[in-house]
Amino acid sequence: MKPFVKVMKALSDPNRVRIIKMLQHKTMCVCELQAALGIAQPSVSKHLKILEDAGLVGYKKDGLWVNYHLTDGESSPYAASLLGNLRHWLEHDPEIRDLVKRLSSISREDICKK
Amino acid sequence: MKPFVKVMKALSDPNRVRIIKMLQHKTMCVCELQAALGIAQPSVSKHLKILEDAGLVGYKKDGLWVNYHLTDGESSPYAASLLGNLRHWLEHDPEIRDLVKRLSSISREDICKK
DNA sequence: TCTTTATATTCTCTTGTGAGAATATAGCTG
DNA sequence: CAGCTATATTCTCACAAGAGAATATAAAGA
Repeated sequence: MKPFVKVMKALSDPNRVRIIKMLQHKTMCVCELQAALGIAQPSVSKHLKILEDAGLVGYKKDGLWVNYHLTDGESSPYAASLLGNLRHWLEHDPEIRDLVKRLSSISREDICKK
Repeated sequence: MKPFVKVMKALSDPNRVRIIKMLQHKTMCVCELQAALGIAQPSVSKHLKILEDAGLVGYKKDGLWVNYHLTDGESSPYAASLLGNLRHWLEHDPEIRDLVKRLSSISREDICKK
């Protein structure tokens, strides 16, 4: 019960769903996600922690950057199933379309190292 | 985005998940659900409203009773998919097993008409 | 029409959750 | 090690959400 509810809760927030949809296209660091979402950096980090606890995303450190990626869902059948469904779900949502379209113009080089 | 988040939110609460798992076995009225869950009647009604808004359950009036049932999910592809998955998900959860086992001993005749 | 009963709604309280500012930490570079 | 930078953590605040008591509503029967 607990793990299932955890996955549902993780996917109950629009910003976290946006993160999932963006990570379907490329691995992203926190500052890139922050730029794409237009919210404060601590908020991004907290959302990522919730997604990680639910078994939906993982990360790899690369120097100062922390690159987040979708998991294969092996830690949770619920996560696996939902990640699979979300591959096609919301693909035609106009807001998600715009968000993804803007992704290509977001590069960490432009955002960070101020 | 909104409809998807609504379904996720609806399934983010243990009592609502319990309701779904019980309705898989039989149509139930509010007082039966209340007895099974051991929570106050207004709480049950509110949970049912949230599940209904998400397209997960429907109801039919029968005199004083209101019988709730799972929908076929036609109002939402997200609801349809989750309801399908929940047919087998949590089947082996000990708490759900106990809950379902107790179901047969709950009949509205014993509970209501006090 | 007056009661009774099952359910819905309202109200209040307590807890949970998302937000950002401030701060701490980790890892690079000089 | 000193300073810088990307990220994590802490703190506080505003608002959402779950709980039950009290009340309203709807449908049946006397």
